[in-house]
Amino acid sequence: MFTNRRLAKRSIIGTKISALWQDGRYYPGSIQNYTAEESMVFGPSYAIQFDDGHRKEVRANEIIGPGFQTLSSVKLKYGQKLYLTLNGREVPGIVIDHDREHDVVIINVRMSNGGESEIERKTDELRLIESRKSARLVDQDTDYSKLADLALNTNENKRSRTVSHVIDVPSKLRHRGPNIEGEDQNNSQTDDDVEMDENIAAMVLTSLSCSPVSPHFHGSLTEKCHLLSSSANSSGFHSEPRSDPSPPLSSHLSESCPTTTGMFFGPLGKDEGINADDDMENSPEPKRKRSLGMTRTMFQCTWKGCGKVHNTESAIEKHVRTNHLGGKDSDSDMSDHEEEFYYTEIEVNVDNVTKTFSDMFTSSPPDHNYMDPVQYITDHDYQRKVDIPETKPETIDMKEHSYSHMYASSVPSGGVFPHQELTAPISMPQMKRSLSWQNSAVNLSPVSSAVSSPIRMTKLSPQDRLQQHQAQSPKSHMFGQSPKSAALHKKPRSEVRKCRKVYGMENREMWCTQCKWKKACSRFTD
DNA sequence: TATGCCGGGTT
DNA sequence: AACCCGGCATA
Ligand SMILES: [Zn+2]
Repeated sequence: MFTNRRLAKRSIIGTKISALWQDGRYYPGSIQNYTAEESMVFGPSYAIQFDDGHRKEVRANEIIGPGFQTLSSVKLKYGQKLYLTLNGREVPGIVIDHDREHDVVIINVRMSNGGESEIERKTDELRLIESRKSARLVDQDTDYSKLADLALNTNENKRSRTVSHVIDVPSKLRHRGPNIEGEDQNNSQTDDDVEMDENIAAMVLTSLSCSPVSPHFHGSLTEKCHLLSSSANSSGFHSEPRSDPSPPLSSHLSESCPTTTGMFFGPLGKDEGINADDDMENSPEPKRKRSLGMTRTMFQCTWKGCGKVHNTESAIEKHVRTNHLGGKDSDSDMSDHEEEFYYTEIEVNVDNVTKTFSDMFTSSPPDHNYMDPVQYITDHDYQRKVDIPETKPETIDMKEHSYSHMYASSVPSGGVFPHQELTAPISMPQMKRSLSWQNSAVNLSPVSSAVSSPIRMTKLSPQDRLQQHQAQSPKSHMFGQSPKSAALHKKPRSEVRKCRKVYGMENREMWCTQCKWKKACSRFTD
C-alpha cells in the first residue's frame, strides 16, 4: 500500500505536500529534508516543515502529495481541512466524514453567503493544499504565497496544471499569529476581536484530538489530567497543553497542531450553531478575557448523538467500547483500538465561557428517522453506569473543580451544524455501525475501513432491537396515529440529551447555567 | 432509578 | 436577576 516511490530524490526537497500530524490530520508543509533509510521497515523519513512553522519527521506513507500517498489512499479524519472547487472557485472545507469504501468524503464548507453546507466529493476532487487563493474571498491575511499548486493527486478543473512538483514557496512559513490559519476565506474574525481569538485559541488547545493509544487503561491516564495553564493571553497559539499525542508518531511534542487546526475550529466553532442559541446563555460571561485559567483535559465521546464526557481516557474508551462498539471485550492488547476513533480529547477551561461543540452532536436537526433509531441505540440504557466507575482516582474528583468551556473536536455525524439543513443522507461510519449492530439487513454500506469487529449482541435479535428502537423514535410520526388515544399532552421529553446527561453529574460545572439551576437547558435545545 | 425542568423560594 | 431546590412528569 505504501507508495513509497521515490521521485528524484533531489527534487523532493521543498516539495509542497501535506503530512500527517499527530492529531491524525494532514497539514500543509514542505519537505525540508530527506533521510534515506532510517527505518528499515518504513523506509526513508522526511523532515517536514509545516507551513505554520511546526516540523516533524514523517515517513513516506504519512505524506500526501505527488510521489507519495494520495488522498484516496488514506482515511481522512474528521476535521481535516482541505480544499475543493465549488462553483469554480476553490474553497476550504472540513471533513465531516470519509467513507473510504465508496470514496466519498462529506465536507463542510462555508458558502459565500455565510451559510454552510455539506458536500460530498470524491477524494480526487479534493486537495489538501490550496491551489491558489481565491482572490476575492481571501482578502486580508496575506499569507503564504501559495502558487504552489501541485495538486496532490488532483487534476480537477484546471486541467492544465501539470503535476510538476513545484519547488516550494518563496516566503514560507509565516510566523504564528493569532489566526494563522488565515487562509480561510470568510473568516469573520478580525484582529481586534480579541475575544474571538481567545476562543479560537482555546479551541485550538482543546482540539488536539490526537488520541494516544494508551494501551490499557489505568496507568496512563493520570498524567493528562492535571491542569496546567497554557501560555495564555489571547493569540497564544502555541500554548500547549500536555497532550502528548500519539506516542508512535513523533516523540517531541511540544507543539500542538499545526495551523489549520485553528481554522478547523474557528469556523466550526464560532460559525453557526453554537453561538446561535447558546449564546443566549453563555454570552453573559464571555466578555471577560481570561484564558490563563487552567485547563483540564477531558475526553468526549464523538459518537453520533452521544457526546459524553469523561475525565479519563480509560473511562472514555470503556464508554465507547461498551456503549457504542457493542461491548467488545476490552481484554488486552491486540484488540484494534477502535474506540480511539470515537472520542477526542478536549480541553476544558476553568471559566464559564463557552460553548461547546456538543451542540453539534446533540441538537439534532429534524433529520431522517434513520437517524433516530441510531441515536436511541447509542444512547440507550447502560450508558452511564458503566463509565462512571472509571472516574476513580486520578481523575481528580471533580466535585468542585471547574472547567467548563470545552470544545470537542472530531465530531462524526452531520450534527455538526445543528441548525439548518443537512438532510443529506449522509452516511457516517458510526451510524452505519450502529445500524449494522442491530440489524445487518439495514441499508447502508458496511463500515468503511473500520474493523469488522465481531460485535455481538446480547439477547435481543437484531431485528428486535431495530423495531424496538424505531418504535421509540419520538419525532417521526407520533401525531398521525391513534388520534384519541394519544395522550392529551404528554409532553414527550425532548430527545436531546441535556447537559446533565452529556457531561454527567461528575462534571456538573460544565453544564449550562440553566441546567445547573434545574431549569430548561439552554445549551441543548430541542 | 434517572433525567428534565416547572414553580416557587432565597439571596 | 442570579441562584437553589422540592417535587412531579417522564423515561
Ligand atoms: Zn444545559
